[in-house]
Amino acid sequence: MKIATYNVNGINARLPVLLQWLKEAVPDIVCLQELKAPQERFPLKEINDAGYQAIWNGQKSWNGVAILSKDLEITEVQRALPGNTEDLQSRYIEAIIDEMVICCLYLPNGNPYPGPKFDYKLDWLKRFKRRTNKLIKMELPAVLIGDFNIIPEPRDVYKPERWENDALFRTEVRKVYRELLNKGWVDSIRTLYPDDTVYTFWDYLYKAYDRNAGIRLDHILLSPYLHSGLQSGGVDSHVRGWTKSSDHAPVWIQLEK
Amino acid sequence: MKIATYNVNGINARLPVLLQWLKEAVPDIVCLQELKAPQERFPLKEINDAGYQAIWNGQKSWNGVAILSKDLEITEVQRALPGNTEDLQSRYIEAIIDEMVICCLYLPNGNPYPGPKFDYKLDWLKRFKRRTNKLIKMELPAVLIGDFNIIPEPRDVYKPERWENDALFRTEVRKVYRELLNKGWVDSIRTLYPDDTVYTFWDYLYKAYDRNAGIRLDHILLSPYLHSGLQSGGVDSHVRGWTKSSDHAPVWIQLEK
DNA sequence: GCTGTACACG
DNA sequence: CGTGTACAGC
Repeated sequence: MKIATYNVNGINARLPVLLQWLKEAVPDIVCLQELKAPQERFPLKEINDAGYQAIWNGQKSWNGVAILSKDLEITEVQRALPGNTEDLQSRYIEAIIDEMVICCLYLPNGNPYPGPKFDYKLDWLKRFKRRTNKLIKMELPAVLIGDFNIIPEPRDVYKPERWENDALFRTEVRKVYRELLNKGWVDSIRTLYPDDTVYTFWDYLYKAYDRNAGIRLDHILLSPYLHSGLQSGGVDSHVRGWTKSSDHAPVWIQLEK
Repeated sequence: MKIATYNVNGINARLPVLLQWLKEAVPDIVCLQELKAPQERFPLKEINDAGYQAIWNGQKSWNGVAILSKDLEITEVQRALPGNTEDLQSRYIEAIIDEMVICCLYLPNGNPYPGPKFDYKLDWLKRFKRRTNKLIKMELPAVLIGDFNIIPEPRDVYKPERWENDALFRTEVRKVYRELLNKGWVDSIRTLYPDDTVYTFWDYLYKAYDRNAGIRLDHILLSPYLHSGLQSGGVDSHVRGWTKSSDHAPVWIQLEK
């Protein structure tokens, strides 16, 4: 079972690249972020033609998340992060696939720090922690997957000293990430590559990809009950080098039961 | 000597198609319209690399005309239509190439009719007539070439009855076109194809190209002294079917001295 | 830089 | 529909 996440930065602009990558990587489950399309402009036909079913939570201009599945049935269970009915941003969708809870998320960026956007990120994280604690308590096999907009550690950014006051690297958000791990969630890519530099995002500006000036933002966290099934994983960083690519690269794991 | 005109509708957006067509058609002289680029954003390097020299009259957002030459020297003689120093629209450039006067023009569209834009078109035509009469009197070998935004006759539009009040087909502008012919200018494409339907433009909307719902707007008029040299000519209408094509197709003639 | 938005023009 | 413009967000 191959599970992947890809922040596409505009699903319609990214469609050729996305379809090419799907054909090459053949994931069983894919979580997408930053669709940047309203519900009715999700390219369902093309996704279906590529062999995938999909559920999605669209939004005009910004955000938007989707879960794709090749063969296994998708049962949607949440299309918003519980705890704030006034939050209208499409950043969360949760489904059961093959008896696993798949939590696809696009965490707020939170810049500039300090400010209301950073406060919104902290509030979102608080609600997210509540949801993930619940999943742990229910002892469900679950995957937290997507663009966390959190750089977990200094080694996950090419120049940590420049990022001290960036919302992606602020101590407050890294603390929440550590708390998730302390609760038993497993950072699958870091577990597979304990000593390597791993990036999942390279800015469009200043030839960041050519200079490998990257950061690690996209994560796949496994509930304790799934940890033993983790076989392999990686970042398809070559996709970042394709023409008309997203600024993120796809991240994937192989999971056996 | 192959002379061509092509309304590119944005030279930077059209660059791959333009270069492909240049490679395939190998014209000696090319007149371009609707560059839609300021003077400093003309892609001279790419044009040079394709084997062409160029002079151009750019403008931010709108209009813009250029003359390209493969081997023959270009001597610019006008970069505006004389007669109105307050006209700031880049719609005319004139050069001597191989002892011929090449008048590259992008006539105002003139819609909606009636209105100030139509009046501007009529004023532009008045000044154009003065310029062309002068060329006739000087007995110079000259070519009036470009996007005239004039449908000369009913058979030059797929549904003439729908175009009666369109500025491209109004009697006032067709009258001026006829006056040019009466002065001795030769409509080379119509002369070569006296009985055929010939279109040079198909709207992007409503699949106009697929339905062949076209109009003839782009013309190559020869001064009397060049008429006898006219060998052949045509519309490269297949180019209109390429992906990312202009809404106009290139038009060309073969001229021998 | 590369998304998306909205608008003007044809 | 497909150019161009300007702007916001990241």
